Amino acid sequence: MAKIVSERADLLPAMAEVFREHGFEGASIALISEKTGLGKGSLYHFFPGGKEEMAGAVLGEIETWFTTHIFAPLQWDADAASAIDRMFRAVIEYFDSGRRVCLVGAFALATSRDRFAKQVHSYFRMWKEALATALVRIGRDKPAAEQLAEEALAVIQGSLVLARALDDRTVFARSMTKLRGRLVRSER
Amino acid sequence: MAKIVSERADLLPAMAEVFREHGFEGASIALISEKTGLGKGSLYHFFPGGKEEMAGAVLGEIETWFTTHIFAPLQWDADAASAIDRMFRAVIEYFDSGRRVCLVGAFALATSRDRFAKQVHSYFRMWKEALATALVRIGRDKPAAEQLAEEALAVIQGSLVLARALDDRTVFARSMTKLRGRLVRSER
DNA sequence: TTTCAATTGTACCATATGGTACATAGTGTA
DNA sequence: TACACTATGTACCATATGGTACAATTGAAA
Repeated sequence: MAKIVSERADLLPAMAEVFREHGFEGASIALISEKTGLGKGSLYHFFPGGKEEMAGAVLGEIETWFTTHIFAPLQWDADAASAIDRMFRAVIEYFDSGRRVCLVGAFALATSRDRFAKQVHSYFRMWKEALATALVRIGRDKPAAEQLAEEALAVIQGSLVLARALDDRTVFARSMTKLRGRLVRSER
Repeated sequence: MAKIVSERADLLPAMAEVFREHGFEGASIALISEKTGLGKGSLYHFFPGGKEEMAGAVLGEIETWFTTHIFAPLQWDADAASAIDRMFRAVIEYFDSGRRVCLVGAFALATSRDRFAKQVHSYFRMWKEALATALVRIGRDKPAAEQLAEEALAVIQGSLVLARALDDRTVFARSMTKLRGRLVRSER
C-alpha cells in the first residue's frame, strides 16, 4: 500500500475531467478511481461524502479558478478593457477552443442542477456581475452592461454546445471573436 | 393484461420528457416505464433496441417537429420575415420560456453525444441552414447570414443554459427579444 | 525504536441497472 | 367460434453501481 497522494486538491483536476466527460451520473466511482489512480479506500478517505462531495469540490475549485483568473481582474483591474481582452484569451484556452465542455453549464442542464443549484447559480451570477462591472468601467451604462454581460455568457455557453454538436471548433473561435467586438465597441 | 396503447408514437412525448429531465444515463427503464405507464414487456416490444432505440426515436421525433414547424417555413415560406418571427414564437413556446431544456443540446454536452452524434449534428445543421436561408431571403448576403444564423443558435442554446442556471426565466425571454431584433434589423 | 494517526488496498454488501424469457390476455378476422 | 398475432405483466438474470468495513502499511514524531 504505497502512499501516492497526500493533497486532496491534487485529485481535483483529474476528477473534474471525468465529470466533464461523463456527467455526474455517468462518472462512476470506478472510473474516478481509474483516472485519479486512487482506490476506493483513498477516495472515500478524502471525500467521506462520496460522489456528491467530489463533484462539489470540483465545482468549488472551478469557481476559485475563474474568480482568480477572470472575475477578479474584470472587477478590480485598473485597465478594464484589457481585463475583458484577457477574459477572452483565458476562456478560449480554458475551454480548449470549444473542445472542452463547461462542467457548470453541463450540470445546469442535467439532473445534477438541483443538487448543485447553489454553486451553479453562484458561478454564473459572479461571472455576470464581474463582466457587467467591467463593461460599466469602459463606459457603458449599467442596464446596458448587465444585459450585454448576460448575453455574452449565453453566447459562450451556447457556442460550446454548438461546437460540440457540429463537431467544429472553428465555431467557438468565431463566436468569441465576434462577441469581443460587440463588447468593446462603444454603444451598439 | 389490458391493452393500453397501440401507437408507438404515443409514447414519445412522455419519453422525451424523461430524457430531457434526467439525461440519457439518468433515464432508467423503470422511470420510463412509470412515466409512460407501460411495463417493460411493452417497452421492449415497441423498442427492441432498448434505451438507445428509445432515445433515438425521441430525437427523430424532435427533428420531425422542428422540421415541420420551424425549418420548413424558414426555408420555403413565401414570407421569410414572418417565418423568422414565427420561429421565435415557436421556440419560446416549445422551450416553455426557458423552463424546458433542449434535449438535443443536453445530449450534445453529455456522453450521449458520441452515441447520437449524427442526429445531434443533423438537428443543428438543418436549423442553421434553414435560418441562414431565411436571412438571405430578407436581404443578407450569404456569409453574413450564415454567421448570424450560427450566432443565433448559440444564443438560444446558451440562454437555455443560463435560464436554468440562474433559475430566471426572464433571461430567455429577454434574449429572444434582443436576438430577434438583431436578426431582422438590416445590416448590423 | 516505538507509537500513532494518516493512507491505502481489498473484500464485501444491498440495491438498481438494462435486458431477456415467457406465459397470458386481448383483438380483429375468417 | 376458432385462430393467429399483437400486447402486456411478471419473474428472472448477470452485471455495475455507490458505499462500507477493516486490516495492512506507511511516514513522522516522540
